[in-house]
Amino acid sequence: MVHSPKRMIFLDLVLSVFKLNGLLVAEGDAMTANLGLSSARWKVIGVVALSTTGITVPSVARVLGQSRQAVQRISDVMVKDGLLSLSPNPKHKKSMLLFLSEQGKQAYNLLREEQDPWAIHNTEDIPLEDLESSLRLMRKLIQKFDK
Amino acid sequence: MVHSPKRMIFLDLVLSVFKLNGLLVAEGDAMTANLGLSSARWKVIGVVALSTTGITVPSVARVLGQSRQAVQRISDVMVKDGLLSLSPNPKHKKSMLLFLSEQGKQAYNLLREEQDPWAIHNTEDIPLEDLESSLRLMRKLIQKFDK
DNA sequence: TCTATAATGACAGCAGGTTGACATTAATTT
DNA sequence: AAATTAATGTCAACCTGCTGTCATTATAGA
Repeated sequence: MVHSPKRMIFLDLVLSVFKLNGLLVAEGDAMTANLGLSSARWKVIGVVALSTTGITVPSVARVLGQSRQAVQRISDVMVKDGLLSLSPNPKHKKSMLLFLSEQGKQAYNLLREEQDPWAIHNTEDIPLEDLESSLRLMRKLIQKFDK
Repeated sequence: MVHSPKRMIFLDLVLSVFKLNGLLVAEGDAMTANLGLSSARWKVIGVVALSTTGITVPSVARVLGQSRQAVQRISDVMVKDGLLSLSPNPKHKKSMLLFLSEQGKQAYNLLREEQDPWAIHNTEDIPLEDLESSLRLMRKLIQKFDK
């Protein structure tokens, strides 16, 4: 069989992404445990927070790479729980825009207070260029597989 | 607020890992749809296939970064379905060793027939060094967050 | 060796992600 | 403008992951 180190390295990389994904979710859960947030919730909050003009459920799903139904369900509950608020969407009669409610903003701020030091601490021994080049590769792969 | 590009790049990287994880699971599902495998199953098959001397359920869980209960459940079903077989573990009375059954080996071979060209094709425009450096970074992060 | 700790299997409850289907609204095409 | 296609919300069924718990087996320490 033809040796293809690149193929094997790539498959190792895929396995690493699987594992790192799980560990990052666990890290986020640990950071937000005292805030009563679950991974599904802080992911949505994180995406909505980045949007200044509101964002629809399917858009959040696209950013996260999840099904719109999953995001719809969790965001419905989050609206009910007061973490998110809805505003009419001038572009679409049915598809409302999600915003962080006051309570959601508070949760996001508390999250940031833990996340920022966490991010800084865990990248102390990693050169910026390494992070950038890996990010470029991740995005290149995402582009390949998205759609 | 202090600008910290490194922190922001890192958070972008985290989001990319989340999204790429989902896309890679979808890719795997598409590759194995005709084999009747789910992502939970081909992940386990992939890990068991790498082990020549058998591997326990908790070990598979550690490789995948999942809970042992999740792997236990799916592998129990896979044994019942004839994809995996069990052998006594000389090192542990209760914890049996998982192997690929004949049917499991067939499934793995069919998977490889799709996965190998897939891996080669999707890395055509990516230098080996880029894959290696990203793999190193992923592993460094995994080490940070694993236990 | 004896004891304390860790690892494992089994079971249950819960959260959340996926797919499929259908109706409604938007966008595109003709 | 009409017709077709795409996007969205909603509902449901299913799968799978996580946590917690308890009993059993291994391992490590005194």
